[in-house]
Amino acid sequence: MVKITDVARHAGVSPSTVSYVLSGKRSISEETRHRVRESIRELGYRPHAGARALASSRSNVLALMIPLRSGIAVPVVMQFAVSVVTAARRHDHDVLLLTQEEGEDGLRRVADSALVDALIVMDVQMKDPRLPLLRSLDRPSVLIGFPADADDLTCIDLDFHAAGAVCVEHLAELGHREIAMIGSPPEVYARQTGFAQRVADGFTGAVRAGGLTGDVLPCEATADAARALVGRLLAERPGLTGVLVHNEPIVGTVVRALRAAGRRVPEDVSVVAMCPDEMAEHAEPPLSSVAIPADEVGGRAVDLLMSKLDGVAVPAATLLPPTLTRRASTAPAAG
Amino acid sequence: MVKITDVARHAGVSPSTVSYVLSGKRSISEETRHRVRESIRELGYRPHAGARALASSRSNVLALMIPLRSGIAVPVVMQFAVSVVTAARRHDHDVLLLTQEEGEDGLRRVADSALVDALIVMDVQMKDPRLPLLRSLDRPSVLIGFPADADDLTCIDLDFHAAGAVCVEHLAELGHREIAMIGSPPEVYARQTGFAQRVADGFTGAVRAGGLTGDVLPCEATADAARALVGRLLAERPGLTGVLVHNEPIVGTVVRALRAAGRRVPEDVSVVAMCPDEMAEHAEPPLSSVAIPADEVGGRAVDLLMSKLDGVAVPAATLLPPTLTRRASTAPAAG
DNA sequence: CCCATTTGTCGAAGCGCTTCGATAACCACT
DNA sequence: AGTGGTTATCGAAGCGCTTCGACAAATGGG
Repeated sequence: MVKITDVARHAGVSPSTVSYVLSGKRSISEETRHRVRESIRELGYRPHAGARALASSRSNVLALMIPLRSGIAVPVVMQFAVSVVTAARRHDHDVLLLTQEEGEDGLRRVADSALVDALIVMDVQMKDPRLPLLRSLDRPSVLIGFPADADDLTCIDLDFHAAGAVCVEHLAELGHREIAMIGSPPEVYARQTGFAQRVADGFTGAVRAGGLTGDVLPCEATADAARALVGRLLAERPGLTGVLVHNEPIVGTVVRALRAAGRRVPEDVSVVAMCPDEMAEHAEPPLSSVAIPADEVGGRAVDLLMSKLDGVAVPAATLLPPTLTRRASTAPAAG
Repeated sequence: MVKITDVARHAGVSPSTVSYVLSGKRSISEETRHRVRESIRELGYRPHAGARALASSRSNVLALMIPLRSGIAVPVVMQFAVSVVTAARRHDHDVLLLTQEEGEDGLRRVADSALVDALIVMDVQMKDPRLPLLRSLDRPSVLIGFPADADDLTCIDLDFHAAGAVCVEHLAELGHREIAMIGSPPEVYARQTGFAQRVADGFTGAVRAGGLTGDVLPCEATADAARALVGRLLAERPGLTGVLVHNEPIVGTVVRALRAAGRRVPEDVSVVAMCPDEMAEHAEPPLSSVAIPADEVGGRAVDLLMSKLDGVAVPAATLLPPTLTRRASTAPAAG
């Protein structure tokens, strides 16, 4: 394995000079810099990550803790993970993957052993047991999601409250007066996963503000449950003409159940979904939807972390505005 | 940050003794060991990962490169990742996440910088550009998937050939004589992604061996394409009574298209799928299926890597036998 | 009871890098 | 010519751990 002294000898400089060429922390003459770079290339030199971490107390690795629980849509998690990795690489960092299962001990382990410089935590609960730990850690962290008490913590997420409201407003603009929201499974609300509740609140608030009628119905993520709920809904609310679905796995089923019940989509009932764009595009009909901008959230989370590592102050809360994409599942209310 | 000398002082021993207590590489008296452990606990000592890596030339980190391409089912990838992380933790290792996008350079980077001790690569193509690199690296690796030329490489995967055959045999046992396989999108075959081709080969071989008729039809992963294909299939092959679907996103659509065309499932047409169990269970009707045992593959991949790191020889190829789970989508052929 | 092991512990070297003075050379003003 | 300030480079210390050889004490076989 070729090391920094080999490069130094080959280039006729001292090891420290090579180090400074690499880090740019001191000025090096154009000529020397070039010569050192050539030597690095020729010898195929790669700094030893451990040695570097030891000497600089920077590992250039971020930890990402991902959820693996029911009610969390897997493709969305994956999208986050990929966007975090991609963004981290842009900043010359790598990503260590932790599962929620590892919990607080896992976070403490990688932080205290200096395996990672900073942490990103997904799927934050309202009262998340990891919060005290993250506060006490001497390394920066960013939460994807908002807990009840976010003091001293940096959080980022889609503005779910606004997202719920935007969907209602879209339906209201189209003239729908009687609507409903088919939500996530009951356990997701019970767990106080912030985002689910926030969508519901946004929905309810906008319904009230717009003088509409409509309420929130949690639903298990199974086809049976979805069909049953749609059946009940249509029976109890004959005047219903708009539905918001916030439950990825069953969006397709809901539309099909509406059709099976003789309601055309979008002619009789407009449907708007909160789900990944890809899913909305491939549905039949393509669904008007608000997507979670996973790429942007992941990228921004990394940017925030980098700023914190550089000692730059960052906003405590970042809420990304929702974007509703109109597709073929929503239309003006009849009459 | 408390370090090994602090622990040593606290326990009244030398730093090397603390190190040996931690690693178990030399015998330490019961009493000393206990005392040292107590000190570690009291002081909350965590060895510095970088220092450890530098001194021992072991980082205790594995690299996992995941695919992010069309035609690869995201939930399956996620399952692999989680199982690899979980298995790695059992061996006291962590996992660094790389995306396919990083390619050979990414692998070389983390390997040469000693950031990781070993590598796991997913979604291996028949002629994968990463193979020469992996062969030349001085660190062990395991491929999830089988390339055309696997010499000198350690591979593991579900036995897709057998999986295709098992599905045919299941249908044959039920008395079906005229069957078809709805496969992955054309580009997946074009890319020579081994597993897709192997399922098709296993299917074809078993069809021939069983004296059945049946062929393989690639299909885009969209509802439209699936419906069109089912329509064509039923028109051209009126005697068709069995279908194997190897294309996760459209399994549901295929069943619905069959029903829409007046064929009951399973009474008129039996359907068997290759997809995650969860998907098969939640389908309507629950589908007889062969799942990719992602947990086992991931776990075994890590075990193989650990053996290689310990200098223990391992089999070059590990093929896991497929398991077909009978559910409600297959039934004996009428008559 | 002596020599040969084995067992338990220590000290020191060294892993490969970064970083902190120090120094020398150069420049631009007085 | 002397002062002060850059710019470019070097040498040495040190990051926190593992590991190797040395050694003292305990053990056992003849």
